[in-house]
Amino acid sequence: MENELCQYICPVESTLDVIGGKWKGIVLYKLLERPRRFSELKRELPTITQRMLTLQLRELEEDGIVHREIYKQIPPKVEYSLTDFGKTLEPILLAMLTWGGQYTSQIIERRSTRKAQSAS
Amino acid sequence: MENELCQYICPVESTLDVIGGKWKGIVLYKLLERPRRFSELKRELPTITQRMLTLQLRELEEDGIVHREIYKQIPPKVEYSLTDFGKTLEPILLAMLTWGGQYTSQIIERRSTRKAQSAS
DNA sequence: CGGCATCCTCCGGGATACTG
DNA sequence: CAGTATCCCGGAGGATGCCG
Repeated sequence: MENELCQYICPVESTLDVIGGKWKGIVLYKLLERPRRFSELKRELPTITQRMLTLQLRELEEDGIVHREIYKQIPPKVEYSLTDFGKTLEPILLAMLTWGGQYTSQIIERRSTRKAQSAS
Repeated sequence: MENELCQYICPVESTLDVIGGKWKGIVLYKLLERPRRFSELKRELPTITQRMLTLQLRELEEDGIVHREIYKQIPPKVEYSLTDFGKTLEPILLAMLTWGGQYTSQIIERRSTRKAQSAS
């Protein structure tokens, strides 16, 4: 993130800069299904910290990918959703979803066997 | 990278884990066009360090995405190319390429104006 | 040419505590 | 509930130098 004056060498780079944050993939995937409250996301991403979830959402918001709707009430309620701009990422997210679905196990196995080898 | 026993929450996550390295996007994009020598990649990615290029290529190699062909000769020549497995990433890379091509300028402008605001 | 090895810096990101 | 504010550590990643 934060490339300021850095010119991108190719478009793939800038795309990854937008969606490549550590938790952005999962967050976007969840928001692709439907809008979610902060606490929902937090619950569905058991290992993320509150702080990181906030930070990642802020970055997505600043890039215009995510909309933050605040309901003035007690207790507070904040709902996150994809903007129209954010929805233009859908083909990419679906492509990643498909690929991951097909090959994740392969990647995991390959990495674990490699690890086993290096231990021998 | 390096998730060992960490279970992925969703497939998008694992996909990003494979292609989400800082330089992997550009490297894959270049290799999608055609195989390249190490020095070619280095030249086309002016800001990457030799060390990082090596590391990123090694990770892609260990994940079975990239093939490393060594030509025994003096001076040495090493050529990198996408494996068949690596080529399964093509739809994702093309989707990212398309998106980036359409919206990169928008992202850059948005980020720069945000920066200008925060300076006021 | 295409690498490792080393050293060192910086900041991503976790833990914890406090607030409207 | 949905955040900020601090503190702090590990590891990503840069610079440099040597090697087959």
